Amino acid sequence: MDTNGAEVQIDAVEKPSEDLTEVKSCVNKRVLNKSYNSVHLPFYSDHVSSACIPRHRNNVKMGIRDDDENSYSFNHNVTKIRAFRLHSRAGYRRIRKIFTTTKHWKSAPKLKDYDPSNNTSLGVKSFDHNRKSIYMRKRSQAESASKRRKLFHHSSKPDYVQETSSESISNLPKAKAVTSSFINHKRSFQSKDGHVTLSIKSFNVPELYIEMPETSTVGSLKRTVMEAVTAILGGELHVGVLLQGKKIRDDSITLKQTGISLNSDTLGFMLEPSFPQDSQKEPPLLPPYDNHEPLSSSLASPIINLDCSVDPPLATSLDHQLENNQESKIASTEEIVDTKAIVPVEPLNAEALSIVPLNHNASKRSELSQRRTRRPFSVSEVEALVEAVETLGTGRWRDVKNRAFDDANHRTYVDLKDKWKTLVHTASISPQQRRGEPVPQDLLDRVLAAHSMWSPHQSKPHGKHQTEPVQTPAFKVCLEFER
DNA sequence: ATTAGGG
DNA sequence: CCCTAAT
Repeated sequence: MDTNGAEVQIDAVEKPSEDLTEVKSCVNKRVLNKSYNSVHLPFYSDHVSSACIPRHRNNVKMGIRDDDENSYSFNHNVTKIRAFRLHSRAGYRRIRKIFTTTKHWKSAPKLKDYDPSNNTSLGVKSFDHNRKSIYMRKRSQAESASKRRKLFHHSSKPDYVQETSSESISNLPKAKAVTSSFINHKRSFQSKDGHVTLSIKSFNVPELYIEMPETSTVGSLKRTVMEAVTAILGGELHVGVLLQGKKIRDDSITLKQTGISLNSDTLGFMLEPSFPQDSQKEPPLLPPYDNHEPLSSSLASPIINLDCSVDPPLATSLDHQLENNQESKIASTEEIVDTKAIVPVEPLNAEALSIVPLNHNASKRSELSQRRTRRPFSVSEVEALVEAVETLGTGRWRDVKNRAFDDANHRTYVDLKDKWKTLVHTASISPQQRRGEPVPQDLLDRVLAAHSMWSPHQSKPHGKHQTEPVQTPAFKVCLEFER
């Protein structure tokens, strides 16, 4: 292990009888079954204020680890505080900060001597080389973030952070360690006697959005971040295996068959939440991984570089119930940065202490913003929506929102309106053309029924549903003509 | 802040 | 989902 020693090695026997399940299981055991209970921030003071988190601090680092020094932990490397501003509202000033994080799994020891004064340049490097690609895009969408976020607050509860737990030690990882972990050290794991060693370089945590009162203490900030992270990693997570950017769903095929044993540097893992409720089958498809840029380098070595990424906390089908983590608005990213097998171009020009690196052209229209992570509506959500629309109509989305999605912070009335639009469309096309988790036909029937029912010409905004289920698009047309 | 629609 | 003109 080098300084970054942030690797989780996984051995998997490559026998014909073996299948991916074992690999997934290994990852689960080695990585997922950890309970993190503390967050460390390199803040000097325990009183949060804008002054404590200077704007130029693009490289604040956080470390999250569990109590077992020997177990794995990961470091949160806040590579960039994307936005940090204060604004008044409802009598108190809130601090709004958005930052991106990159997490790295690493062996716990040596998280001691952290020197906040030497982390800047290093962090900047890592940032530049690992997030650049995705940043451009993020920035372009920054504008609307703030506007969007406001909506989140609409029907949510107070944003104060509860002061509960305590601990707040400060063992920060060495900046160097964090930085170097970004570098993709190709290791020569020999593929001996049917065994293949996989090295997971790191898992990236999607972007987190945390909002809390300016008067919050660092302690509460830590807890909030902790909650945000555990919300993503804490629940039931499953491991997904990606090869060439494509998800391998068949757990029965052997590693050899998939080519994992070969020098497949395009192999990747992803953490995905489980979907207890709905999804009887496949979890409501996760965001497409189009972010897997084709790897250029053709390092032909028996090494297998794993590019692991954490999926957004698709609370999706968990519906409203799982939306408890509202305190810390988690709006993760769908695009997971790839610390990929791409050989990092070592920064020649040691921009060293470049305090505010990505500025120029970037700052222009930058700021926050990140297209919201896609949260496909679950069947139950659709049902709730239909139910509400049936009684409220198609022009009172705010009411619909309050009625059926009051606790779903990620569903704005605009979302509901849009969803209804797509539902109407979905119900109007053949089942073969529909995508995503199939919506029960009876629900679609109700959609069309409600749609026509609340159609402008339809005189009385009657109450309950009562229109006979529409069976086909043709029928709908009939109704239209029928008027 | 909401609606209503196009992108 | 996002972006916005119009309320």
